[in-house]
Amino acid sequence: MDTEERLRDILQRLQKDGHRMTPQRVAILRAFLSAQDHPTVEQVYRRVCRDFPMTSLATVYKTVALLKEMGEVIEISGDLQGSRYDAFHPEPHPHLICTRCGQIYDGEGVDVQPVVAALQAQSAFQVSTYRLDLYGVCAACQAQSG
Amino acid sequence: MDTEERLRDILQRLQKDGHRMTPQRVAILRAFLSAQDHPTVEQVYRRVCRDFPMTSLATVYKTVALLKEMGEVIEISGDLQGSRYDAFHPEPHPHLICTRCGQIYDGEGVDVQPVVAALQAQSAFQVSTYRLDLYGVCAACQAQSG
DNA sequence: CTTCCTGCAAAGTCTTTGCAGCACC
DNA sequence: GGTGCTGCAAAGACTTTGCAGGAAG
Repeated sequence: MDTEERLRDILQRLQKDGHRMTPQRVAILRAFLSAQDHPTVEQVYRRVCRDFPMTSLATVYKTVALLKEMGEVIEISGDLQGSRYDAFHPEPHPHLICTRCGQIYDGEGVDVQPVVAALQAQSAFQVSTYRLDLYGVCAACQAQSG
Repeated sequence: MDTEERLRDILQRLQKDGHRMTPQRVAILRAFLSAQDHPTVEQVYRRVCRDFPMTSLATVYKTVALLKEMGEVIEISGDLQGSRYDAFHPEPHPHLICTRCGQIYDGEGVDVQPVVAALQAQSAFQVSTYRLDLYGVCAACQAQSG
């Protein structure tokens, strides 16, 4: 499903729940859905402002809350300079966080489910989601300075 | 190594680095080292105050920073009501976070290293640490309300 | 028209910082 | 005694909230 298709789907679901479709909301949704770089709220806000200057940070926050509720965005890493969000792959998956440049990459090709399942079995927890973040230095930063 | 032994070891290392050993610091260290429940800074502060009322929150924060630097404490879950800390098992390990009662349990008996290693290999990252948090409902809360 | 949404500003939380005086070494 | 530490209070970063006016349905 591409970004525009998802956008239409989400807007439809919002309407069904009695929510409205304002230009700000659409712009914010589009910015989130198309962002592949795990942006902060601040970053989304700035992107939206480029195309649609009449938007406030508060509205972006309110929209994130909505998207989180709908499961269309996940929050990752509550660390430096604010939480970051992933609406591009809203299913839980590993992230690789570069402590040098702050960039966040998606961890791909490794199945985490077995570990999650094992922990769940061991603990009698009813696990609903997980977060796996690896911290380190990305290839680019390694090349730059050893 | 038990708590008191670790305490002595840490104090020794602090002194070697030109740091001092004040009653507050010792009390805070002891509270952190003996806490098995992943407390917040606020909780540690309250515990220290019981035995040693002349302590400020700022000092607890400063001491956490010191302990983090020394690798004697790890920060887990920057979620609701402040970061929580684990000085009892300061090596990275999975945590099971109950979204109902807020309790944090240690995930035991499952080796996460292979997954971390696989992700590291795949990504050309130089991974230094990781964080694996599972969110769900603990056994106690399940029993309580389905 | 009604209800939800927006934007502003204020408040709230958690954490950090500046600084004067005190206490460890 | 010198330097680091403490406690206070203020500042800071991020996020949430209250509210009046405006807009979607």
